[in-house]
Amino acid sequence: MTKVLAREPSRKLPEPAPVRHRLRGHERRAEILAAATKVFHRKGYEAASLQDIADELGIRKASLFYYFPSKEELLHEVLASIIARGIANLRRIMEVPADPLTVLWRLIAGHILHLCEYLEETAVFLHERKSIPAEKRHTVLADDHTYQNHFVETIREGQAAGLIRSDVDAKLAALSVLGSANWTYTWFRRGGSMKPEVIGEQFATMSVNGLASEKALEIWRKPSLSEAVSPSTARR
Amino acid sequence: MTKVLAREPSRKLPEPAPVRHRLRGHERRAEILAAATKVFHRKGYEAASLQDIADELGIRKASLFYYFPSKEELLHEVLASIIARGIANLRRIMEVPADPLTVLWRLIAGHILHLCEYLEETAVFLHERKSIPAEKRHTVLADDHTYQNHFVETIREGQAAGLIRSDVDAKLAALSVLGSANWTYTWFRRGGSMKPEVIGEQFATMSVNGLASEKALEIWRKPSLSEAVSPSTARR
DNA sequence: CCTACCGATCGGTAGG
DNA sequence: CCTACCGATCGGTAGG
Repeated sequence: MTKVLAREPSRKLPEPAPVRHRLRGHERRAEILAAATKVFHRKGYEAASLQDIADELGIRKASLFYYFPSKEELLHEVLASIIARGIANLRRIMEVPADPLTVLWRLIAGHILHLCEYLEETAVFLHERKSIPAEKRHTVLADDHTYQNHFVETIREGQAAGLIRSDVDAKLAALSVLGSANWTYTWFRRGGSMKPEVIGEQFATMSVNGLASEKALEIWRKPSLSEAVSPSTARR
Repeated sequence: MTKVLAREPSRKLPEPAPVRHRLRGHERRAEILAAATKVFHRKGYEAASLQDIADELGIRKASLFYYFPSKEELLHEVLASIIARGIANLRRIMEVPADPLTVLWRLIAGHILHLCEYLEETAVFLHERKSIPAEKRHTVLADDHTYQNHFVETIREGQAAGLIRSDVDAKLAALSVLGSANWTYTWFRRGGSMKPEVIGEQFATMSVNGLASEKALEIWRKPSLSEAVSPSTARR
């Protein structure tokens, strides 16, 4: 109704209804990204077609190109968005002061809670990271490196403090810890018998026990999940 | 030369040169599977085309259908072959008697050595397992289950012997251990600075330390890589 | 957001 | 193993 008052109909618009689009466009963009995430997760990036995504939304395939220039760009935005969220999650955890072993425990548990909450996005990230071509890959891989570095540095600090065995390679240890946590995307199911909190707690404890020095094993006690890692602090 | 003596040339063969094919066919099949593994690994199953595989071999795409009925079957054989090899590897390791903690250590180290030796095959297996449609998936997933069960059972035995903490869930522990080891396929590079032996030894040690009970931490000493896990015992 | 369309490529078949 | 070919679908464009 308002649109009748807003302006007279013009025969040929040079651009499609700009005012209506500019406002709704962002919502539609978000909806398209959500649909793309879903389809990429279900079928894999390569097997997913733009037609699948359009069907998910009840629009025409060609309409997607009004919002995104290419399928690759769609993937890129999904990846860039979830890794940014992940980094923010880690930073929030590291803001709370604690000894390196406790920080590491929280990073692992927080990583897993985040993964389970954003399962589709994270699965697409971990599974399709390499499908994105060279140019756009740089920023995403740099962010990924930043993410992993938080684990490596925390492990190094643990070694400096004598809390983590000095005979392990910090990078290798981070890859082990992250691998065990990341792998969760391959088997975790929402509503299944394994609760994210249980997985996070057990995985973090196993990893920390695997790295702790003898001295640390005597004095260190595992923290509780609710401090600093609670999913409610990671609300959208 | 022998083929001139073997039979006269016939104008129109009802089937393509049967004798020559039956012998060479198995070699060609193996070559095609090797090429498919390479291409699936490089581009991913969905992005890989039969044309890519044919190009790798210098033959025509249509010729592939003389040996394999479909692209899916190609994938299926790659997957079935590597998981069978993996199970054989685990069985070989478990033949050598030892306490459950030592067996677990060897399973992990042996798993990683195997993964690094058959990197392309294993990467395709771990990355594309789900790309294979329902019918053919059953046997492969059953084998996968068998594989994982060796880890779960060994952990349960460790718990029964008081060597592994009783407060961990054996399945969850196996998923953690296997995740850390499997993840290697995403970052390991042949000829890189990380040697398979070092990765295997460190990962196995970290995982076992992460699960060992206090009692076990006092008495258990990690085995050497050469006993029972040596890659030379896993020759093709 | 739509209709209409395109060139390229896909897995696969016929027939030898 | 090859030539010749096919229907379907792909990502993407023109133009509104």
